[in-house]
Amino acid sequence: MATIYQVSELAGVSLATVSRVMNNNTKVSDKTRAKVLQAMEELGYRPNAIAQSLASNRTNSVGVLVSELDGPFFGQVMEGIENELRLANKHVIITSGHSEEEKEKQCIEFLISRRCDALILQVDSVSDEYLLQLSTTIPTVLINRKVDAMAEFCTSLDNEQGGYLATKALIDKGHKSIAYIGGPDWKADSHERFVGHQRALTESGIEFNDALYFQGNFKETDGRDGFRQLMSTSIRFTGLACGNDEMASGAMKAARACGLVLPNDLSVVGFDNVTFARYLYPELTTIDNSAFSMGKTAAEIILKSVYKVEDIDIQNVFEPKLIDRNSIEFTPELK
Amino acid sequence: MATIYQVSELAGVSLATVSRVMNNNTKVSDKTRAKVLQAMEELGYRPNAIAQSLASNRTNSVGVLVSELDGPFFGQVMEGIENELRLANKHVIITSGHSEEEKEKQCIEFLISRRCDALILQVDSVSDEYLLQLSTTIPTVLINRKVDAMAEFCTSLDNEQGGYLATKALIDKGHKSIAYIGGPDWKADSHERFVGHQRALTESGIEFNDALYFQGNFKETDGRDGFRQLMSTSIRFTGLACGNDEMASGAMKAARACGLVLPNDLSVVGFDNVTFARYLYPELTTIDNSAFSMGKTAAEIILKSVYKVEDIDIQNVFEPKLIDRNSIEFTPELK
DNA sequence: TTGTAGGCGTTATCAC
DNA sequence: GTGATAACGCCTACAA
Repeated sequence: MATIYQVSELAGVSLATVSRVMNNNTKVSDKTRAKVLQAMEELGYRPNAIAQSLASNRTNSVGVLVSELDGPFFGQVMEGIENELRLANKHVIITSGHSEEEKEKQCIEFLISRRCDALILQVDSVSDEYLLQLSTTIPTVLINRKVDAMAEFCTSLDNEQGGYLATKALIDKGHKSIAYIGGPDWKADSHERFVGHQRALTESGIEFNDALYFQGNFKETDGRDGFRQLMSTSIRFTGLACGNDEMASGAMKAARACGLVLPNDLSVVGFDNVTFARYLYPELTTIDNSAFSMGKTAAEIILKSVYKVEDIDIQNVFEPKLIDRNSIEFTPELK
Repeated sequence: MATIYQVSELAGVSLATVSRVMNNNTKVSDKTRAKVLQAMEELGYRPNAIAQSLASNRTNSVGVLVSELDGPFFGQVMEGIENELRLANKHVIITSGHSEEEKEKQCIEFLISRRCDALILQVDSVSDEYLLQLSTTIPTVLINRKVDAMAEFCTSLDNEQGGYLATKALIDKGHKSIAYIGGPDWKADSHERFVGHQRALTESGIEFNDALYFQGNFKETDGRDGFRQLMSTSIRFTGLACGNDEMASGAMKAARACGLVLPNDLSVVGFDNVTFARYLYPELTTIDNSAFSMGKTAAEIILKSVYKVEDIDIQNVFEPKLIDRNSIEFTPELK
């Protein structure tokens, strides 16, 4: 593979000059530039990014760590990141930590030794303090997580508002007895969604009933288990809000298994607007989590703060919105 | 960030020795090794992968190009690749080409200039010749595609057999009038699936009827359109095989919209066993495409051929298998 | 077993 | 404008 040296020889100029035309840095006469370009063309020259990195102390790469590569959420985030970064000629190194603290830390070490210019992390296992400490070593932006001391480097959703909107959608269709299957309460996002749910209830004068609440772990099976548990009490409900779409899907299956017809007998609302939400039957009404936007924004934050690209407006917190599909029906008479 | 030089100073040895303990290369006395390790620890030394690459002419990175980052197929492939490679301490640089020839070529250029040690490509737009040519420049392995001249560097599924199995599953439940919604016939995989479909028919003495065939483009909307078109003819069918799961989903929705009850009035079988297949209603019976395995295998091929890892058995062609769920019912009497 | 020194392909700082 | 030349941080013969 041709090097800058061979190009300089063929063009009859010095190394430095070749380097200059590559980087459009200092002014180079048009004539010289043409000669160099010509030589590059002839040799099929491709700059060696590695050597550039070593010399310039810039790798033009950003490391990404996500929990799962094949989760429905991740793909959208990734797409948002990659699109944005590629336009700026940066590249993405990707790892996944599977929500295990040790693995996550290992991945981060790995990315650092690769001399990434910055990190984009979507992690739950690692502590706020660790992240804060890390961010003093290398520019770090967080996906779907908010650490106050580094707020400008976080992207997140207003989960409380999302939880509110979801339940509100049910209430607006006349539902008064509404169950909730949530994620783990120690996770900030699921906790907030749950709080939003309660706010919607309160606002409409509906009393929160603990028997209508089930805490799951965001898996489809938790939706199923939650639904069964909810049904096992004597309290009837016509609406069901879920902490995410997976659990909604599980609950819907379980409901049908109980002989319910959806959405007539039970209205369901999810959260995240994951890709498969519109493949469900009935198509799931849910809350858009703007995964793509978060990925895009994370990339923009880095473009702006690390690569000094101007004219970028950053929006750190996203407003959830209701994606209205077919899983909510007007409430039937309570039987 | 500490360099090898500082480590050598603190440890009171030479650069070379430090380098040696890092690479476990030549023998180093235990005493020296301990001193060096100690010094590294103290300084929080992290090897600079960039400098290592430049010096050793090895980046330990493999470039991956896929069509879409957020497709349901991709995540699994990616997970297979990353898992395998990370264990070997290689890393993954990722790009997406969106099925546009120009973009795909750009991505490849990009990965090459990044001096990846090898490439893993999942592409349709680019020609066999181009890939063949490319593989003379850099080790290249193909996902879900077979180019004869580089067969050992391809991973693929026996699509014909898959198409056969899908339709066979329908036939086994008594269906005799079976429609087919396929992908574009110029794509090798969808063509083969279609051929398999026809083989199953022929084998059972069922004549292929062109009016029961619709050619789509693998999108959900094509499934919908295909179903409508199929219904618009006067020929009735009780079974429907689709070229992929997306189209199956579209067709199922369209069928319900026509008032059919699934799977009683219509049995459907998909292809790919995409993540959301089990979220569909009824849960989709389909053909497993072993996306994860293909990714894993692609990584193994590279580990073996580029990084000289021993003891790896490679299986280039995967056998499809039926994932039996709930979307196929025994045939009703033809009305 | 350990040290010396040249090289990997660029960038960047000087001079001219 | 252009050309030497010293970094950048590490690897690897070759010597010792």
